Amino acid sequence: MAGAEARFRSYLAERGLRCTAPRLRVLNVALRRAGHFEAEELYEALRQSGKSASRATVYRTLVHLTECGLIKEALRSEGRARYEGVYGIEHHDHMVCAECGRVIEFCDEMIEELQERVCRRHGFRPLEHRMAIRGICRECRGIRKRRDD
Amino acid sequence: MAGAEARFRSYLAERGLRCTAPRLRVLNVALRRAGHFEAEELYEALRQSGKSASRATVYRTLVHLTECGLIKEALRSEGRARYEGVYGIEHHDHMVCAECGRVIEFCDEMIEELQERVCRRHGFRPLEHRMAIRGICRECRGIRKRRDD
DNA sequence: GTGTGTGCAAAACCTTTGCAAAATA
DNA sequence: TATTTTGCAAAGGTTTTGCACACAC
Repeated sequence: MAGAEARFRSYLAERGLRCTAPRLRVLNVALRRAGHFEAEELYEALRQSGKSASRATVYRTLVHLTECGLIKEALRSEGRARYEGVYGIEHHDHMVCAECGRVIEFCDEMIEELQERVCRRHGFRPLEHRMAIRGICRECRGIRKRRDD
Repeated sequence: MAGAEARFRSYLAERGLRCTAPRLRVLNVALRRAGHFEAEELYEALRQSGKSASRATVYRTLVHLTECGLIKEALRSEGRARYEGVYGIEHHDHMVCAECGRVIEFCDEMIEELQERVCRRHGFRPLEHRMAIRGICRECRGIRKRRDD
């Protein structure tokens, strides 16, 4: 995770932006959440740790973190934006349980290849893709089975 | 498209909801847009056609149309929700051009199959999936090539 | 007639922005 | 010291909600 901070510092330096305590705090609290998170979550986490940053700063910093590729916007399901840390993490897609909200990450080589192929067929140059499968996870299916399935 | 209205009427009847003129107007203006649309777009279209419905009614009706499967929420790009008519339309995924915004719809049987397979492998029962590939479309690549590529 | 739906305006919600004060390089 | 960044509060845009009136059943 030290590499992530280095990357952020370079990004800031390259553009003449300043490396401030609030920005680093937002970075660190974002990195600490392994999976997905929302702006408000970071704001709350910061506030509770005593060393807070204002909401405005959180939102402004998220833009920078996205721009330098340390996080990326995930698929929005509801009204608010959700992010996902991507530093040192390889590409993957998501299954989201409609019942318990659990997120399963997976990556299927063959699907990736077929995506490339379908793009070529359309003369489309892919930059990135997002795929999410909504359904019922193993655990919730188990519970359901016993009850009413 | 008459079947769609029938489906909506059944849906309403089954739940003891009433089949009102504003609701039907929202349904019809939504069906008329072949592709994707937003709430505000429907509201404006209704207003301009003289037979309007309030914004509140548009939003409330969109919930019902989604619930009875005549439209579905598409991937949000910005802050607002976008919908897509799905009545009588088979499943498909999207390529979105990062430059011109063009949306290309496609469906790859083999990808669909592999998705099922990966779900089985995780004990996950899929309900639906969304896949979007962001990239540069043929036309924009052509223009780019001549300029700077 | 009864209870639901409508429209309006106000509220709620997430996010962005303007500005004076604070902090960085 | 010269700018940039911060935090606050206010504005912005989308969506939801409360309530009196209108309407479908």
